[in-house]
Amino acid sequence: MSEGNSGESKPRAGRTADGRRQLRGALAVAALDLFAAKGYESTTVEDIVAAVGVGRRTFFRHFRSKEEVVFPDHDERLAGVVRELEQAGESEPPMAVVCRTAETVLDMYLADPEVSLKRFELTRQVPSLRDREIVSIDRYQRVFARYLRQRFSEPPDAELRAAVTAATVVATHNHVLRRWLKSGGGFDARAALREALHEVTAEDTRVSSPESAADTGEVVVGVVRTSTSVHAVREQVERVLREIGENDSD
Amino acid sequence: MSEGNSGESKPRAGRTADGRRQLRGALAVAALDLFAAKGYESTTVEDIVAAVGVGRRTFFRHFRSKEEVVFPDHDERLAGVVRELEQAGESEPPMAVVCRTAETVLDMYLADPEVSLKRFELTRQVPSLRDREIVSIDRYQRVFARYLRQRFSEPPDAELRAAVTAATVVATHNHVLRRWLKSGGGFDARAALREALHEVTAEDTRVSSPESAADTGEVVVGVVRTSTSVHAVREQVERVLREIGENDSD
DNA sequence: GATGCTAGCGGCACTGAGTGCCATCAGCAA
DNA sequence: TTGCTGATGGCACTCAGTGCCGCTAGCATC
Repeated sequence: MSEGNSGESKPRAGRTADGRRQLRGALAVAALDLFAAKGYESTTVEDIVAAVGVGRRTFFRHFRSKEEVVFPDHDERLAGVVRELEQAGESEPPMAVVCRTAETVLDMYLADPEVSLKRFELTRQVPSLRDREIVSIDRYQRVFARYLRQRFSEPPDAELRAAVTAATVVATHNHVLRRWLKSGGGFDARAALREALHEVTAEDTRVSSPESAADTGEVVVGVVRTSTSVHAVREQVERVLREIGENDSD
Repeated sequence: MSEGNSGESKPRAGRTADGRRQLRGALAVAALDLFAAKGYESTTVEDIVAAVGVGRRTFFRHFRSKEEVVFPDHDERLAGVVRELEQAGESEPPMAVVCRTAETVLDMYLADPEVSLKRFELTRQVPSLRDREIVSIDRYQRVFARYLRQRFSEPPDAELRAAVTAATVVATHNHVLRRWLKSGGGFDARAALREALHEVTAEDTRVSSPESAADTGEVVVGVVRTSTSVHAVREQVERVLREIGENDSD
């Protein structure tokens, strides 16, 4: 395995843009193979470029760091998420947009289970890669929060609600993804995410005042402490229903 | 400022355990000063140890990395959080424990505003430090989630609920902390966090069925779609109130 | 007060990631 | 053929982090 890598003989790397992508892919594959064989820490960039047959300097022209070779398309994916959020119309409820986008992110993992599982195994064993993953997840969360902040721009709590909602959606996504990865990709994660998001976001799509709830046609959630008496609860609920009735055509 | 650091002349570093802590502190202070003056990237470990007057090797005996000198007590703090969670009794509602612990974490920042603000400025400007901060925040979230998973161990969704709840609490904490830091430490963050947690966790402590809600004495949240008619809403609410009334002493 | 033990310290050498610089060469157009 | 451009290769360099060894301050023991 010292010279002449698997399969094609590569007399010289092509200088075309397509050759560049191929080389990038070859580097990523070789890196993952070596990481799996020798371990991440014990594999030097020198080893990787030797396996592909290119110079060390070239590696860092394709990847900003040794860690990035494990997540070669994270930037691209994040950009895709930003695009999807930007292209969403004003008519669609913000929550629906974010949930849909979260499903898109999940799909990215589901699209190539083999690679996803390999990466998962690596990130579980290598602390620095785990940290890297955490950071990139946080990027998604920030993007979600930023989007929701724009869309929520009504009450003074918009920022808090956006942050919490983004955290909720991302945590739910991660939970489902993690279960899927741990199971070795053996169940319908897409459906599971959809269900979980439905369950979880039902709490968060609440609006503070019943009036705006009736206006937006969203979901209204009445919150009461059970320590208060049933009479008091009934009185509160009656008042809310009266207020809703004033704005409702029915 | 090339030799003889501020204040005490240090003829030779003491070998005692107390001297060790003093040296650690001196290194941290010198590092933060240099980072503020020259920038993080432009400051080498060599510079830091030169300012204190110790060897380069000594720095890495006190801090695992150059980044860690910015967050010298994160491990300690996390351990404190774990301890606080472990010491919480079974009688206290899990949510209350987590919220209380989140307030403890906030207090750690509020305890030394000067240092917190200095760190904030650094983490805002230096990407690698920002990443580090994100990772350490995630550690808190994981600890919270683990605790809640144990306490929630009833329904099949315990894991999801624990993850989402932890994410919610942490996001709320971060939101308040961030506002406090951005304001330069100019308002009562403790009260703000308490209020925000109250507002935010009210949604998450919901229980699925009204019966169990009445039993636990927690909070019950009724969810209705405003697209349904007011009559239907009223009917639903009346039924819930009846069910609660059967278990309520009032 | 001399002796030995231990814990930190200093320094040296080394690995390896990441960068700047420059020469080189493939590909393409004129 | 000539010139331009973009990707590469290689070299040298900085700097974080580690292993190793010798040293010494502090402390206990005799």
